Amino acid sequence: MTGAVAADQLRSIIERIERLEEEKAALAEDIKQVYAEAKANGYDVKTLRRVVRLRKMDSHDRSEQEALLELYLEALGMAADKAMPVI
Amino acid sequence: MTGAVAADQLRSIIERIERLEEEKAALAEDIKQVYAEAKANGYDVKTLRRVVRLRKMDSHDRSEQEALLELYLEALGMAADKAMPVI
Amino acid sequence: MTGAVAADQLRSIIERIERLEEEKAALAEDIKQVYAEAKANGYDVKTLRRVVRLRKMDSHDRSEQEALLELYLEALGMAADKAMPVI
Amino acid sequence: MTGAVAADQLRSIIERIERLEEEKAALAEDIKQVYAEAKANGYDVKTLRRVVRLRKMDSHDRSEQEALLELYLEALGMAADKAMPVI
DNA sequence: CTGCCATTTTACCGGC
DNA sequence: GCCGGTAAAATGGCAG
Repeated sequence: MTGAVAADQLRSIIERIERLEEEKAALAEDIKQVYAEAKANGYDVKTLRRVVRLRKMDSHDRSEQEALLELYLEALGMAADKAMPVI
Repeated sequence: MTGAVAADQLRSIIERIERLEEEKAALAEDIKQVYAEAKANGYDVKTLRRVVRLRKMDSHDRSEQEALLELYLEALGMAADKAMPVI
Repeated sequence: MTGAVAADQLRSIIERIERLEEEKAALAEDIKQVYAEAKANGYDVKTLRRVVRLRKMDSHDRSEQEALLELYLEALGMAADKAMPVI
Repeated sequence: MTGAVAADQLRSIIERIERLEEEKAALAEDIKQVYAEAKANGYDVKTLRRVVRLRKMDSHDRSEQEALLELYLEALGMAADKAMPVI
């Protein structure tokens, strides 16, 4: 691997990554747009995000997290309030 | 307000702010330490953070958030899973 | 938006977001592949990541110094007058 | 840590965190006061914030360029040899 | 498995 | 009082 060859290869790697990251950033921008549009239609963005997250998470994980939270709250003498969602 | 006087005043303002922000950053660091120590003692940091947040939030807010989430989930035909805490 | 949520509209929003996030995840996967390939060619992945990060920062804060001077002038309520030693 | 949580220890952790967060919030309040006072003296708050931010960034990425060059050399798997045009 | 880094989410603050 | 954008916090992911 001579210096010149390595430099070309390095440049290629960096540029491929930067290209892909640009595309990724563009998609992130699109997603923001969808949320903004939803907000304009009266939806609550924070809750929408929670919905998306919940759909991604399986119910097993949810139950585990919730059980642990209840354990801590009980130890603190705080009633496990019904209005305490995992996400 | 001559230039020189204003410059002195500006410098003073900036420096006061930077000083306060340093102190604030130090406290943030302390908090991180406490969490790290708790983790070393076997606590789940993520859940601890949720507990702190819940204690800060009044139950009115919690209920509102939870009601909205359930509304969305029902609209999507997703059962309101018990294991879905607000935070 | 109280009462009934327009289920179809909500579902459409959620699905658009999920679709975009899938595409984004695919790109993230591609990026990982490039790094993995680079690693196979003997590059140090951590260093490559730092290079990418620095290049991004670098393109952001080009000519930061001059910007800062102008900001001082603005903060002093002065037009940017070149012949004036401010700070 | 399954089963019973040491309630006293847990409570101690939570309270330490809450105490530190109170102090942090107090500092945030102080900072706001300084900005408010500056504003009363005719300064533009937004610009002041930008000054503070730029000064922070600036102190971070001093000599970023040189760091980047060294990183390229590392990425190429070369010792930092001054007499070598890399990229 | 642990720590770090990046991303993502939340909260804040000033302006309108 | 909302909205936009900016900073802080939190979560997740990846490498070692």
